[in-house]
Amino acid sequence: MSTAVDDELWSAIGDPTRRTMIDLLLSDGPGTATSLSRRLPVTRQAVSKHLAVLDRVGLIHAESAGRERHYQVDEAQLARAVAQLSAVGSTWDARLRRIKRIAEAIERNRHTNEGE
Amino acid sequence: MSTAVDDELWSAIGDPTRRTMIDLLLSDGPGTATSLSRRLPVTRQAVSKHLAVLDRVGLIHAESAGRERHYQVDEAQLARAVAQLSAVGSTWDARLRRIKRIAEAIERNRHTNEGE
DNA sequence: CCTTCGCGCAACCTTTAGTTGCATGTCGCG
DNA sequence: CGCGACATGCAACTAAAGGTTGCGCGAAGG
Repeated sequence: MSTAVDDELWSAIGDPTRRTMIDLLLSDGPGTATSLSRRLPVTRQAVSKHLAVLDRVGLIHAESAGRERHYQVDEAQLARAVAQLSAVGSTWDARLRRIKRIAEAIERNRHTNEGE
Repeated sequence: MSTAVDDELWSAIGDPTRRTMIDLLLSDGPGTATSLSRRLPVTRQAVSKHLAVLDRVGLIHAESAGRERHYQVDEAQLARAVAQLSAVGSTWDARLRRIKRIAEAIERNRHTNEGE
């Protein structure tokens, strides 16, 4: 049901700091570890580690420019990730609906049998 | 952008073992720490800790029956959680689309100005 | 009765998110 | 050119979380 690749994606996106970083990179465009750390409640080094994680799973990619290292969201990969997440959501949603249908069926049955 | 409640939900659902547990509870109905641990690659104690986490954020709730403790998914809460997840997904999706639009607009502008 | 089974608690290990401190490389300016 | 300022990377350390083993206790059941 959940593959190793899935788990990597989830753990990458599951972290609140990493999610906020993706938000920032999307809203403000490419950024560096230092620029991101200025808008986050953690140090530059922590941000740097998160960038490494996101880079490793392919959600962002870096580009060196002089002494700076600019990171940018890989749109295609992020879109793929979003699809994976919503897939799990809809699986659960479908199961919830199915359970509800079964419950209602049992309920109906109970009612019709009460008269005997 | 991400509230503390959101983060609790994400960290609850972000763990692969917990996600599988929810899957099992949905597909097989209510279960105990022992019954779940038989279908998972971890020990009963690990499962027990995860159940405690899921219980604390309200995604499942327990019911004592003799020496057993049956856990069950709280459908309403899970539905709410799924909604939260897909909300983040659509936010990113919307931003990706907006960026793409802006990029296209710039591209168009560049082309019209090239003749001057 | 006494064995078995399910559970919770405690101690411990490992990984990961976070910190501080330091060394290195690049930019810009006198 | 030389030097200060700044961005980065690397290393060591701490804290929290997922996982394990081991133990003790209460409920079921032969």
